[in-house]
Amino acid sequence: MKLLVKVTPKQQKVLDFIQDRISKDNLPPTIREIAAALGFSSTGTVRDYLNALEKKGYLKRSSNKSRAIELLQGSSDKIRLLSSIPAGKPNEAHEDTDNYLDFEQMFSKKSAKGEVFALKVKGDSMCDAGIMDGDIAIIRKQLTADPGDVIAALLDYNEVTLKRLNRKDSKFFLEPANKKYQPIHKDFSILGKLIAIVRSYEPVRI
Amino acid sequence: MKLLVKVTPKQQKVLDFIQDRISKDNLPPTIREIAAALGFSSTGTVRDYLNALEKKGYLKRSSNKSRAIELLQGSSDKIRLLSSIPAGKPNEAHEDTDNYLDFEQMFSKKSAKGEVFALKVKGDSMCDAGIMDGDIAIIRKQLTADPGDVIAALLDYNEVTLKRLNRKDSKFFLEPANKKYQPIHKDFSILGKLIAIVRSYEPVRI
DNA sequence: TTGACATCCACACAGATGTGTGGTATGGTT
DNA sequence: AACCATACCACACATCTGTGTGGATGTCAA
Repeated sequence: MKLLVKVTPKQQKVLDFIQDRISKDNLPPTIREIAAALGFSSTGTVRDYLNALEKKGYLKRSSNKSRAIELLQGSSDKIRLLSSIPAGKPNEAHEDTDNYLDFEQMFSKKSAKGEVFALKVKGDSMCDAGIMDGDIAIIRKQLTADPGDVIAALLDYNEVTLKRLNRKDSKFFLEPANKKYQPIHKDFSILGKLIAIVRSYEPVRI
Repeated sequence: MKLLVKVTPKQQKVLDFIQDRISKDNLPPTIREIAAALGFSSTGTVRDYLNALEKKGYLKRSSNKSRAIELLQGSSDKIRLLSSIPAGKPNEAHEDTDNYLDFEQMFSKKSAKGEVFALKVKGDSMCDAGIMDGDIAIIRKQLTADPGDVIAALLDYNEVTLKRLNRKDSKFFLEPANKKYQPIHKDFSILGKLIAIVRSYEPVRI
């Protein structure tokens, strides 16, 4: 496990400012912007801080490129994905070859082909497929889907539901994943295809 | 619904390059970097493109700031969370007050108290709780938990399992969410608490 | 005491950078 | 024909920007 050298309180302030700027403007600050914000009258001071923070592994810089400050480690959005359950003591498993979860990669509109939106699941009609009341369904907009896909469907032009697409004799219908509910043979249109489920067990402001 | 003016193929190329650069380097390109990458010999050409794209609503720029190109709409990392199912036609619902899913906010180490890691779920022992084989369990490291919490537990110091924590007569034990399996009364230690489940229905490189 | 490190400063300089001015050419709409 | 958007170009200019040089002060461990 790579241990990070501790930062001093003043270095932390610099780090915090950079982080704020990136998350607020989507743009790292220039050296002079940092100096102005933190009350330094010399660019050399900021450079000393950036060098110290880079040496300690908190950020990465590129030479001769404006705003080329990339935050690492403690500010990473990536979460370590440890070995499977069960598969040995996970907090000691393969530190070198660790994989990381990258939610940007997984769900961002950037990587997804087509537009993506999310729906909050109401009810238990899909609970046998592991889709529970309150789950967030990530849907990619598309007008067609294959039998077997879980889709967001529009019924009667005013009700949206999440069901599995099925077909019988060249006729498509919607099938719940809960024996308590009956298949839906009404007309519907496809809004999109389920690409992921996200469930939070802690109160998050959504 | 705010409709976007269509971009021309060449404008799309510029947009794609900027998007690539941002997702690859975490840093928008300069005007001259765009020119070099797309084979333009004049900075004025790039400026014309940026002006056109800004006018059409695909990006935002700040005056006299290097690399100040912010992509809008199709490039946001945030996913729109539409109104619940069922709750009316979702693609027309409350455009102004839309909520957004922010995975950084939800799962990042930044916002979470304590360290977070992820485990891939094996088996169906928790399927009645909507936790299926192959799901990604997001776990926050902690050494204690309350009865009712789903926890990652370490058995015999070499096997990790996801179960619900329960107690009977001041004795803690692990309870599966599947009648096929029996409660586990062996000794165990708590690795962390389940804070979220993420399931992908599409092949993602993990 | 010597050295490493942290925390500041002033100033200079080359090159990067956004912007402005003024073109040319093409194609479609009115 | 007039007009507009698209798609390029060259060149100039003020300022922004990272970097280099050369300091100063204080702390703390060796």
